[in-house]
Amino acid sequence: MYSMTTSAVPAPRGPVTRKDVARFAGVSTAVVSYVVNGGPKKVAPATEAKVQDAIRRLGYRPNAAARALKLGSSETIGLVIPDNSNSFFSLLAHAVEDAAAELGYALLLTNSDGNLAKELRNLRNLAARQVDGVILSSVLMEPALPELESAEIPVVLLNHSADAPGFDSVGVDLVAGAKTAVEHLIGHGHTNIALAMGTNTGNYYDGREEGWLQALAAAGLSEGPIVRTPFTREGGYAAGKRLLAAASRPTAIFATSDLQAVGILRALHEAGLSIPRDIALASFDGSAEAEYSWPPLTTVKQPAKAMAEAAVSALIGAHRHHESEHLIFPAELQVRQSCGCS
Amino acid sequence: MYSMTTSAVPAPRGPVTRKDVARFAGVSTAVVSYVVNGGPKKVAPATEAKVQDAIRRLGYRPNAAARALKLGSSETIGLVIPDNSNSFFSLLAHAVEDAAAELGYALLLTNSDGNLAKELRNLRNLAARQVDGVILSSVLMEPALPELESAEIPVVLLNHSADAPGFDSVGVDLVAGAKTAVEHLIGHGHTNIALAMGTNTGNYYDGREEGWLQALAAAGLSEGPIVRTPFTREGGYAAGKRLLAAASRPTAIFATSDLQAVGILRALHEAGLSIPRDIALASFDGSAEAEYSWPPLTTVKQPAKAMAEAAVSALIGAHRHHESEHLIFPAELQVRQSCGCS
DNA sequence: CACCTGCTTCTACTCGAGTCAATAACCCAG
DNA sequence: CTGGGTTATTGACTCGAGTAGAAGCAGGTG
Repeated sequence: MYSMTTSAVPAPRGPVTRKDVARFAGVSTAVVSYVVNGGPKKVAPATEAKVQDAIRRLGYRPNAAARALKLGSSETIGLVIPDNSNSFFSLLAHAVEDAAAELGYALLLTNSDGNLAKELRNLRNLAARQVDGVILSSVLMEPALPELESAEIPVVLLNHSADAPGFDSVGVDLVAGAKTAVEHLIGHGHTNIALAMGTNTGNYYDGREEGWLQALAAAGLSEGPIVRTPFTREGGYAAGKRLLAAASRPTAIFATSDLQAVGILRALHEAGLSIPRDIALASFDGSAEAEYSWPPLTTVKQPAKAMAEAAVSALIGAHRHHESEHLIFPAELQVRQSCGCS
Repeated sequence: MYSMTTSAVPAPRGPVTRKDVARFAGVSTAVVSYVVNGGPKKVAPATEAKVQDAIRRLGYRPNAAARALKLGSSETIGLVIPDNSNSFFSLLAHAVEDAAAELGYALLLTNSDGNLAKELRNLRNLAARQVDGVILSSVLMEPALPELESAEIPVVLLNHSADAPGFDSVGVDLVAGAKTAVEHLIGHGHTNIALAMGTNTGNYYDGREEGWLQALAAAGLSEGPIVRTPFTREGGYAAGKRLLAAASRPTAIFATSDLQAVGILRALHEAGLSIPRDIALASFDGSAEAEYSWPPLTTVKQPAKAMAEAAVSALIGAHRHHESEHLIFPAELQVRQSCGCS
């Protein structure tokens, strides 16, 4: 008597497919699908058990590419940010990843490094990869938009506070946030408050400058010096040095990002100044780094988690709704010590 | 005379497929493929021009899902790290993204948050998504490995310095790096040097502890106090407080991560101590944050870019080579001021 | 016994692109 | 004018999974 292996030995060479499972369980491929996704048709309990067993035994994993092809959705979203190693964006990216994972979506991360060409390349690449949508935290804006329209991919602009016609966007109230911070500095008695403004590649107007102006105007103060540098530690450092060298040295500085504030802090320390006694400081973003600088930074905290969730659900949940939506979150002042408190 | 549109109007409703392009250009679908990927067969220049034109006119983008299905490769790699908002890992992630993009691969980012269950879930998810490989920067190690073997996916362990049989790995020389840093502190005359050790979920031995021990032993010094806390700012802060309260307060501290050092810095500042005069500090990682703390941290810099590139090319370039490879990069001491220099 | 109903399962087509074997078109030497 | 050899193009099959429509198989009725 020979080896009567009527039920063929598994021997799953290469990846296991639905067909292998079907053969092993003695059913058709359709049932396997039904079992795997609680499919559109019911399956008898006994059969289901057999299939589940086969799946486990063979270590079957449905092929996501095939699934994506058939369903027209990859259950993947793309994220384009300037720089994942910038602490604020890394926080945002983490929050987006969490929110996406919550809905069963994976995250394709790309960095544009503040480079327009790279940003467009990333966008094109994501479009070709059939992502179900893109969350774009752009440095440029205008030039990228037409590209997006043509790609017929849902896009949500994250960290974007100006209205972008035709696109959903999620941002914070830059004007109010900045205003609160500057008002707080004014409350400490400062009258010469500088602005360390971050520079965007695109030159759309940034609400933080407006907020600073409004707070000063409301208090009847004249404008302090403005320095424009990139949104980085290095940029802040340069800004700090320039402000120290200025004719009328300010007694307080409002920086448009925590990273810049950290750079300013360094410039101030190097000059042997005491913070907040000699110069007070407040900034914007609310990244973790701000909490652990010395002294801890008073900063306007962006609700990154909520914003990320809003962006993801606008992208996924919203099935091409009516008009484009512009969500603006309030930013809250997080008082610590760099401003003069405590 | 009526509208004699013999060549049908495009009117591409829904996504444009290869078939649409073929019809528009008056060729078969095969040629379109050949043109798109400089295919395995040549195409006459005139035909190619027609096809290129059609592609441009219709805005055709090849469907990545279909491509992935047919080719069995998604040109995507997965990255699993504990926390993308940890500055060292975000640096690493950025470097990995760059290296992958260079080779035409996209990056699927997942955070495990130091959570074993989440890490396994991410790994499974990536496997199901047909990524061509996974770069894993794990907190746990042992428990995850069997899972990976079964998933038949190429894996490279990044930021992992112990040999993992059966897996390629890329890491730094923790022992030598830590030793250099501690030796440097000893060079400044310190004899009571504490260790702020990061704790891993998995309890594999960390070379940084060994390096610290070796440096002390070589100098004939007795062991300083050890405090074990997580690899975070908060962990460092707690460690700093505990060390200050210790019976024999150390005059120098070696921290196993920049983040911990930042936390320690805060504890020291709060205690009104001067750094490095009262207590000197050196740490490990070489993240950007270390450069802008106050005082700037002397730290052992991990060559993140080189490591990321090595990991990616081990994953992509290496076509299932012979034995598993263990790359160990040297880490270089970056001298700044927290140690007592300058 | 014929027939309907309801439940389960199967067959077969589809998604979009890669690519081989076969065919068509052409050129030149004999 | 024909045969051999290029070169260009095409038809058709494939990858793995989702699912509509057909088919099988009870059990119950008239």
